[in-house]
Parts: sequence; C-alpha cells; structure tokens
Amino acid sequence: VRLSRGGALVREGERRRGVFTLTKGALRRIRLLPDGRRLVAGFLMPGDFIGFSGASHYRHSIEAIIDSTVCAFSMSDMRTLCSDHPQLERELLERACVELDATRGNLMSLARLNPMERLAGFLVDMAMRRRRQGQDDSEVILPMTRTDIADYLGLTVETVSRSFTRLRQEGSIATDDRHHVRLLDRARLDALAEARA
Amino acid sequence: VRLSRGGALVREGERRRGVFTLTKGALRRIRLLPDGRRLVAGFLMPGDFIGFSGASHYRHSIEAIIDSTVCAFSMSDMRTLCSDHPQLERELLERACVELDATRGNLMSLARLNPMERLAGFLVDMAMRRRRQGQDDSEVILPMTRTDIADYLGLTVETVSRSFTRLRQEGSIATDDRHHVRLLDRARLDALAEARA
DNA sequence: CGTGCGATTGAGTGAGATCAAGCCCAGTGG
DNA sequence: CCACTGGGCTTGATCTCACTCAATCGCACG
Repeated sequence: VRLSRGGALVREGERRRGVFTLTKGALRRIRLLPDGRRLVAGFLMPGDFIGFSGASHYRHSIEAIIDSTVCAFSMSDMRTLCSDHPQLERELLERACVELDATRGNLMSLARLNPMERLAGFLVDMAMRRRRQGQDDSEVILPMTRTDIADYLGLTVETVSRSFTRLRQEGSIATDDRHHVRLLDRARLDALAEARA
Repeated sequence: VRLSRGGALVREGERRRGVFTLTKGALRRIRLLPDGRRLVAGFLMPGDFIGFSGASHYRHSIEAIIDSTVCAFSMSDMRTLCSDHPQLERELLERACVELDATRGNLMSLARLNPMERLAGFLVDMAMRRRRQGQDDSEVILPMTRTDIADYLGLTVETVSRSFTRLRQEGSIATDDRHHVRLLDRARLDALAEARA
C-alpha cells in the first residue's frame, strides 16, 4: 500500500482491520481531543510493526509524515501465519515487549523531564534507531515538523524551537537545515536524556 | 513469595531473573533519577502479570504498596511452560498488547491533560479495574499514597491534594477516608477523563 | 506522650504556555 | 523572471497554572 504525505493509514475509532509493517517512509501515531489538543503517541520508521493492540477499534490515527509504503496483512492472514509459524508469535511478543519498554520510557520523559531533557532524549532515541538500521548515528534526520515533535514531547512548538536553539547555542547539536541535526556532544546529550531508554 | 509493605520485588538495574504474577496486595512500578525525581510507571493489582520486557536488566523497581504475595517463575520455567503450551504465548501477547494500550493511554494524560483531568482519568481507570474483577465500581480503593499518585500522574503531592479537594467540592467524588473514594458523578468524571482508557 | 509521616491548605514564584510579530523558503501564478 | 501567498519556524513579551516553600493537622506507632 502506498501512502502520500499527510494521508491516513488508519483512523482513530475505526474498526480494527489488520496489521501492517512500514517498509519505506515515516508515519506518526496520533490522538486528538475534541477541543483540539493533540498527542503524537509515537513515530514509526521503516521496519516497524504496526498493530499491537488488544482493542477492537483503533485507538490512534496513523498518518504519513512523508510519502510511505506499508505492507498490509488482514487479521485472518495474521492468524493463519501465526498458526503456520509458531516462531512468529514469539517474535511478535518480543517486539511488543520492546515497544512496551520504549513507551514506558516516554512516560518518564513526559512526567518529569524539562523541555531540554525531553528534546535531548528524543534526539538520542532517533540516533539509536538509525544505528540499529546500520546507519551513521552522529546525524539524525527528522522528517516530522516541529509541531509533531512538540505534540510528541508534550510541549508547544515555541518551547521546542527554543530548546533546539539552546542546544545549538551550547554546542550540543548543529542544525544544517530543519530536518538534519548533527549530534556534536553526545556525552552531554546522553546526560540530559539519562532517564530514557 | 511474600512481600511486606515497602519491600522490593525487583530493583531497577538488576539482571532480569524471571517473571511474576501478583496474587494478593498491590505493587508499584518505580523509576528514580539521580536527582531524586521519581516516576511511578504503573500500579499492579491482583491478577496482573509482571515481566513484559525486551531488556536484559530491569528498567524499574517493583515495590509493595501493601503486604503482597506474588507467584514467581524463573526464565527457564517460563521457556518450558511456553513450549509445552503454545496457547500461553498467544495469551501473553494478548496481555502485552492490552498493557501497551493502557500505557499509551497514559501518554495522553501526561502530555496534554490538566491535573483534574488526570486525576479523574486515574479514578475512572481504577474503577474499571475493579469492575473487571467483578467488584463494585462506584467505589475505589487506593492503597497507594498521594505521593505515589502524584508521581504516577506527573504532578506534585500538593497539586494532587488540591485536585481531590476540587473534585470533592464540585460533588464528583466523596472521600470517606484517604484510601476510599466514592465516585458520585460518573458522567462528569468520564467527561473529564475522556482522552484516556 | 512525643515523634514522624502523610495529607491538606495558603502564599509566592517561575517555567512553560499563550499571544504576537517577523523570517525563510517553496510553490503558484502573472 | 518576479511578486505574491502560505505554512513552518523562530524570537520576543506577557501571563498563568502548577510548582515551591511553609505551616498545620491528624493519625499511627513506639
């Protein structure tokens, strides 16, 4: 399935149809409140599995940040695959646990860290994801907007922008353009991030 | 295994030993920062499974809020159980997904809700847990302290206390004693909580 | 009868939100 | 080619809500 920038893969409240894996691009997991408050519950990068949920209806919308392609499986596909390959269920459990760890890490960020710490944690986390993909982790590519980052970190756009500026001023990072950040002082960023994953 | 009030089942940073299920009592999942900031990443009630993690070391301490008893399984017990009962792995995946849903729900609370909304959400959530156990859900028993609740909701004790007072003043709840809360206006509480569940 | 912890309440402060303005750049159309 | 437009980002000024600090109360426990 191909998704163009801004398109929705699934919408909050819809009946659950199936599961997906992201092969190319970048997605965001969104929840909205009636009054407009917005949460980005996570970003999805190539290789990520989408569909860990015990609920019958989607709890979040999943939207494309940039043009993306996903691989879709219906629920019945899923069931037959699982019964054919008992290994698969174990692998999925493993992945679900990793995602749970990551999500719990975000709790600390949202509950107790200040804006600089949250942003540093986010950057370090993005760098780690790149390393896992075998890419250079001294630079990070942020396909999402500052607003997305703000709604992910539980801050406002302005605060996110100011935090970027402060990290740049103290020499921890350099921003080549909006979407490319170089991590100059990894020790400093790690120290700020500390509490997270 | 028996745990007395305040005792630790596992400590953050220890090598992962096994998994557990809580049979009686109440536990809290804790993470601490060097500077003393504290997060309660969750509360565990009887029936809950403890041990969903992809990490080799515990990411949180698990402490007894009140005297508790848990059932312990070593990692090898777990592996043999799983290979003997393929059903078990599915059941665990299901449970992990439910826990993931719950944890993601908390993200919205921490990122975007104000203190009253967070507290209302917490109370509604605790009531729902009671209903699932087949108990009366118009009253809620809170074995934990106000400090625990504050560190769970990302607030200070004072703010939690003030939020309790405001909910009491507007007639949404009644507090018989510190640990017993009656939910008087469920519609109001649900409206406040909205984003969670 | 003290002692200490947990909870509540009040007063004052400050970090991040809100409001507002301007910049940069890509896309569009004349 | 350039003017115009609009969205995303940054920066400054102000405000506000939750935090901090402090005092008191109540209750359990030695």
